Amino acid sequence: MAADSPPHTKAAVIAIMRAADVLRRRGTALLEPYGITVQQFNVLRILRGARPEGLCTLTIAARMIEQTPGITRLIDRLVAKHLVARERSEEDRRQVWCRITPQGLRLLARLDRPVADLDRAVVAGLPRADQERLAELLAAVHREPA
Amino acid sequence: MAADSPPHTKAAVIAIMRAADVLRRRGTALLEPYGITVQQFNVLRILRGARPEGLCTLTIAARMIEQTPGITRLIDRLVAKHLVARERSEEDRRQVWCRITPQGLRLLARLDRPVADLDRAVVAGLPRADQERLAELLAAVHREPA
DNA sequence: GCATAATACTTGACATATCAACTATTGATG
DNA sequence: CATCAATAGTTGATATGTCAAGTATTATGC
Repeated sequence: MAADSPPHTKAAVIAIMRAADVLRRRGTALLEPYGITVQQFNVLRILRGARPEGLCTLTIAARMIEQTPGITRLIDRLVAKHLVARERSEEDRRQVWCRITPQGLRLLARLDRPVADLDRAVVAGLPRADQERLAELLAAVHREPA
Repeated sequence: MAADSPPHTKAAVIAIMRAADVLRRRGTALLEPYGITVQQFNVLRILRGARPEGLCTLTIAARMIEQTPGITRLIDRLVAKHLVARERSEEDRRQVWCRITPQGLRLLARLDRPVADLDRAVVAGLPRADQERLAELLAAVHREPA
């Protein structure tokens, strides 16, 4: 009836989506009391790692774990919360540089512990070697069309 | 500075999210010409597997790979496209039974091949044993808070 | 058997995501 | 140096997702 992929392939694909959904929902639940989303949190972490210069908008987009066409508005929301500051580059006036604010850094500092705890909890069932193996295997999932 | 999780844990978590994003975007791109989303496709597949009786709304929600609070409107859209039909149960008038239409079945039939190809392409870098191992490892990602 | 609780959705308000078109600026070419 | 293309982002329209509250119906406990 159906031109299915082999069971192990289908199982792998479904397992990836399920696991990601668990992560996304638990991450969302964790961050919700702090008033930010998972994507906003990821931007903040990227900008913390890019201090003190910061990064221009599209570079942030390129570094995101999930591709996000709506990067401008995502950052708009962080700016509205005073967690990120933006200013237009003088060298290339098309670019906009984004930096994390002290307030943004303080928020991240409060979040580091619970986020790390969540990461650990989510893969707690796996010993270290298996976690490494998992990352290796997932690296084979290719980004672009074959 | 940061109360980070161990590198292998963080790497595993990020790898899951990245891989899932690849799947989601490629799935979206594949289905877009057919006018349905990944979640709508998943509902159709669930309903194909539940013929001929169909399923009531919340049972569909429970079987979804990604949890979706907005199941009613998701199905609204499938009904609007005549891919799913709904009717209120006579036995328990709170329930609404959903069934896939012949048109929905024809759409799925056209999609089976390309979707299977995508599944295969996405994990093409992995031999069968590794795909199985991947699914096993991901099964350890737990749904509920520890 | 009547009130209360639980179930199964539904709906409205609002946040977020996505796509396409648009502006501003810079680089490349003749 | 004027023009055309490319880059970097922004904006508007629209689709979709999410949460809270509401409605209809059925089950439960006195």
